Amino acid sequence: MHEAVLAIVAERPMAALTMEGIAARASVSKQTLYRTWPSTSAILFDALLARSLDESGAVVVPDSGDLAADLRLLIAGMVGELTDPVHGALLRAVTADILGDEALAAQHRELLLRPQLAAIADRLARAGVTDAEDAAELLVGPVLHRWLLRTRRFDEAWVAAHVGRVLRAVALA
Amino acid sequence: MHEAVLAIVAERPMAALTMEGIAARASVSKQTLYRTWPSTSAILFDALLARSLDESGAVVVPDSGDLAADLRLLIAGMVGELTDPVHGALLRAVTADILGDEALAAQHRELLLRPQLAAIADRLARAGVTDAEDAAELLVGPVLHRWLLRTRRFDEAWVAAHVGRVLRAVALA
Amino acid sequence: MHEAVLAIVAERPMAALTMEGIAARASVSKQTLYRTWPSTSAILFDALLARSLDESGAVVVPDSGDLAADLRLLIAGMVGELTDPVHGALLRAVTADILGDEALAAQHRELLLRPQLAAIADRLARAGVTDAEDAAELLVGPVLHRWLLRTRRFDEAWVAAHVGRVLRAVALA
Amino acid sequence: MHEAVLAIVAERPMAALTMEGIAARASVSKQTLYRTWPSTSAILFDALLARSLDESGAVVVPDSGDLAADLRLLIAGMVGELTDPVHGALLRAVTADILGDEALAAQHRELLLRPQLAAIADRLARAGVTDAEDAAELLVGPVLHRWLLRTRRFDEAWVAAHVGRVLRAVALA
DNA sequence: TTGTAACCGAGACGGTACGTCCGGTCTTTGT
DNA sequence: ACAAAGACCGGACGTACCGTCTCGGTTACAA
Repeated sequence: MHEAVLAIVAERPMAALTMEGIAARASVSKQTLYRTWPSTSAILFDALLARSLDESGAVVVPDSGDLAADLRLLIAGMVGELTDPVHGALLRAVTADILGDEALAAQHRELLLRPQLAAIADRLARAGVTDAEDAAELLVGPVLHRWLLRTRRFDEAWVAAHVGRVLRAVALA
Repeated sequence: MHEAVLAIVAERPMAALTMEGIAARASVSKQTLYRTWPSTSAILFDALLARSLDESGAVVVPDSGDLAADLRLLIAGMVGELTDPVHGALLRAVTADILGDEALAAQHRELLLRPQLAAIADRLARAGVTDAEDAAELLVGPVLHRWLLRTRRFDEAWVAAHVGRVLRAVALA
Repeated sequence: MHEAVLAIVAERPMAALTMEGIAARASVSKQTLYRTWPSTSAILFDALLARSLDESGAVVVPDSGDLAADLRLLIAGMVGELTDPVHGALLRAVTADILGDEALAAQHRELLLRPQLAAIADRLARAGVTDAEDAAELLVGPVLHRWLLRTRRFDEAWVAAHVGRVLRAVALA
Repeated sequence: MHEAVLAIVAERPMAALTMEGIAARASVSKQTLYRTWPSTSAILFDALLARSLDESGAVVVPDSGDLAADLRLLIAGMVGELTDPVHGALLRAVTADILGDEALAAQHRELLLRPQLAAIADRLARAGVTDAEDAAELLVGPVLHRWLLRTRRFDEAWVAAHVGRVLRAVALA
């Protein structure tokens, strides 16, 4: 199922993700889909969840002792995921769905976003940052902004500079 | 037309914004819509554009000399727009559309986002900030993050703290 | 379905027979109609076919031994059908469609017209008429003419006179 | 205008005759059409009328003294018109319209059909036929039947045999 | 071994919206 | 002034999916 969803999301415009299409692609009857998921959004989110809980799909927060280096690695990892054709498309699709479905948004928040942000905040707190949650937001927010609105491409220099700014903001540089 | 779109967006789930519905609400034939716009996304964006170019709908960057105060005002203004029931819903709908339509994303970028960010960057540059564009992103990104992903509510204290962090990041505090 | 078609044809102008209308009247979705028939013409013809294959709707050729009497009965039966408000309207509608659709015309010819004419020709041949097919045409043609072009009303006297003329034409009176 | 109508009728399926199409083909605005005719049927009938009143388009009843020969010529002329690609298509289209529009049918009857039948009846009466109108119907009906229902092609032998039968029917052969 | 479930694919069904076309009416524009 | 150009509302066109439903045909466990 997830495979079918990923394939469609990766190779066709978002509006082409339909129950009918997924069922056809997965050689499954529509009823089988509806038995498990109420909507394409739900399948989509499930696929993202599976991929993220999988060891290979998760972005982990490194902890080497060198905070700046760790954050650069973390952000580089995120950027890698966001720019990956398949995972990027998947994330974009889920994000779009979230905007119009508060229930889905809540799930996404609790199961994916909050743990992710908590892990980052934790790493920052361990390095002595106060207001670690706000700091985590300061770190991640601009990445989301640049990716979502496609204002500019990511590059290594920007990642380093961004991490530098964030560390200065929390008075650790 | 815009009025009809705003009404529907404000009071019904996003999926209920259809060409048929807009036509009915605006007492207009479908063909009249299709003559001007190819999709609901286009009408939606047009409505946002109209509202933003209108003097009353735009967020302007204040310039009183006191940078911190100005940024707090600016962010408070943004937050006000984002949390306004009508405008917020409109922005959410357009943002969702942008995620699945690169052409629309480009328009949004050029006509709304870039000028907005440029204005902010300009204000920062005038205060002596280098890398003003990145700084603008640092300022706006976390706001987008919090709004889009609905992680936490906005409040005045956070706005002030956030502006403080950004100013520290650009070494002006 | 047939019932809905008959009702519409009987009580409204021919142009008002639409897929949309039939679907509504039959409390059926448009797709259900399109799954079975490609056009209103096809449904119409199907309704006529059903009615004609039904024992109650068919005009049978009587065979009592008295040819003149039999033909008078036959023509009277035809006239009865053609002047019946419902069946007449149905026939008129199908005839109009036939004029613009050769495929439909062929079906009509093979399934309804030819058997009908063959039965008449058979009756005539049994009475010793040569060129029975042409004679059948001579019998039926003027009825069609008078009905289709609405030149004059039918009455019993005309039927008798007409049959007399036809029998004289084939040299049996 | 008539030219445009004839062209469309001759080269495209009947359903393709639209006000919009005629206007385009004749390089005329729709309003100009509506100023003169209320429907495509009306234009169509007008075109037929013009062509029939024109000396070249009318079928005249010959009167050489030899009734059989005259009728054979008359029927052959009719058959020629009915099988002509352009005029035949025009007649077919008008006939279809007549079936669904009593007002149009009345016009057709008064302006074209009745004079035509009267002329034939007149010729027959002059030759001593009683019930000349019914005889005219007997002559013309089977031609209509064969043409309209496309049962069989016309040929010279049939024309001669048919005329023979009709003359026998009216007791003149 | 033979029921007897549970589950599945296939796909019909009543719906809603799609994007297009045409019917008529009315307004604007140019000659 | 009059006609072309074409905007406009209404509504049918034929198509795609929606979510629900019944239908047979398996597996797989129980009697």
